[in-house]
Amino acid sequence: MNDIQPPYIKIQDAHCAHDKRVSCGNCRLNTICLPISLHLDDIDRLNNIVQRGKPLQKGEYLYRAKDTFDSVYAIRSGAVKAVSISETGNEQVTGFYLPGEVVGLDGLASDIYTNSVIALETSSVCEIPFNRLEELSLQIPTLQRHFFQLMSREITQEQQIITLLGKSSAEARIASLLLSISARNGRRNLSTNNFILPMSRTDIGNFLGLTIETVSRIFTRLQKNKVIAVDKKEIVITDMDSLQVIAKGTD
Amino acid sequence: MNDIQPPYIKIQDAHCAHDKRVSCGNCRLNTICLPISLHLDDIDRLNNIVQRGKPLQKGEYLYRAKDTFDSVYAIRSGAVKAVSISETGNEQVTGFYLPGEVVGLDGLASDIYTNSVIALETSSVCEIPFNRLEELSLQIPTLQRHFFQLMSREITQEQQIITLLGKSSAEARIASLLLSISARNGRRNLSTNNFILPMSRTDIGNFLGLTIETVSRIFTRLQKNKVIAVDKKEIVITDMDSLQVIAKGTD
DNA sequence: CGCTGAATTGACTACCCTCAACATGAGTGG
DNA sequence: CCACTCATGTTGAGGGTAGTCAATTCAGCG
Repeated sequence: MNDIQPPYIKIQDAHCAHDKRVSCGNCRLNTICLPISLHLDDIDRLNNIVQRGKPLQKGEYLYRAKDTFDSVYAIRSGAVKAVSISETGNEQVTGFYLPGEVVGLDGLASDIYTNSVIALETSSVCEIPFNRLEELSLQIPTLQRHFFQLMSREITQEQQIITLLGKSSAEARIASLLLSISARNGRRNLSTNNFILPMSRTDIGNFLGLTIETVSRIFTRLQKNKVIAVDKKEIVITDMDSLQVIAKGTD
Repeated sequence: MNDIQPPYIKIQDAHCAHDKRVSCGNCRLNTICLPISLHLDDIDRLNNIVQRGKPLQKGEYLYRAKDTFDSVYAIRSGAVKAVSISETGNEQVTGFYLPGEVVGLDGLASDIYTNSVIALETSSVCEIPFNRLEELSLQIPTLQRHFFQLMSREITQEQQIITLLGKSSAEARIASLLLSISARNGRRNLSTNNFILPMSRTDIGNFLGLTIETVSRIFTRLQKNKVIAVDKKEIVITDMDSLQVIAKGTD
């Protein structure tokens, strides 16, 4: 129970989450964003190329679509969303990224980012210049392997989102999103039943292909059915089993 | 006009598309699936690790979800679909892959494939053993770079699918799929207006999150509106501009 | 020739979107 | 302290799009 935060204490308020002086070697998140298998010396070499800037404030851009690509970023605290803007100007949220997760992998393909990344709350990130990472990957085979795996994981996760959007029910989509956030909190040793949503209803709706009204209605319905308790952005999962059944769909 | 096939002649029936003796150096598709920037010697080294087996028949599996990962595959002729199966047994088509495109990148993340890949018609593939590719990438920096880019392209394409599924209209989804296939045919110097759909209506519906009936209705509606002409699997785009407007959505 | 699977078309229904009104809370300035 | 605005979220009523169920057509094939 030592580092599980009650949900009303924001994660990023924990004492050292924004501390620039954290190194990869002693970062709490290194089992998530780093290869566990890296040799200690190699972790140091990676740590040396990582740049840690000042935290982003809510609403600030980490980078914008069409910016020239030069770095990937590991989220260290807070939360961000990735947004792609279609030719018609419509925004589409393509993903939410929590601490330990990496954004910017979309930029490699054509040397410019295809998404914009925006902070949902005060967030700090580790910038990893890609050409440095690329050089290092040639020298450290396990780092190359790890980076391949990181990108592959992004691919499989996006395929899960495609599967999610393919299935019809709005209730199932919301349930899946809640379970996803719950599981990702679990990986960071935070409560899986009890957390603060970092994103707005609008962002949730945009991400899941639903309107804000539908999102709101589903939340109240799930609450009526005693599956979750909602208080603004605070979520308590009161019936995990039911939520999983709903996420899988009733067909 | 020399290698553009009329649409009623199936692509894979072209004289040498299934020929095992094609090498990476003289393959028509190498500008798509290979780094154009590779040195000739390096292309040879890559060619030496590529394995070309006998063609897959329609319905045959290239690999199955949960098989151990050891190779990625470039499609040389024909077409395949990637399918992920959820815990409830529901199938979800996560993508269609045409000649020059690469499948299997989902397998790196956890050493097993997360999708199954199934031939939609007679198809031949180039198998690229991943550990050999990995070694070679350490020796040829531009190959490492290319492979990173290949994975990044997969990520951005899947984000486009997420955007597609996020927007509401069924008509827009179908229009986008047609335009996608059209553009990919264009890259291979095939007709962009005039092609055979390799997949069934069921697959299209599954991929786009629509029922087969809706897919059918949209096709007939687009035909009534003189945007396309449909004859079973043969598509003729008669009004490309309108199709693009529909794909972007009328909002 | 009948069988099977794929596709089309129609009638009806349900879910979600649209439009609208209202509630809540944060921030600002009087 | 209150009034005001603005952004965000909730709730309600009604309509439209796509799903469901069902019948029919069509092509391929033993």
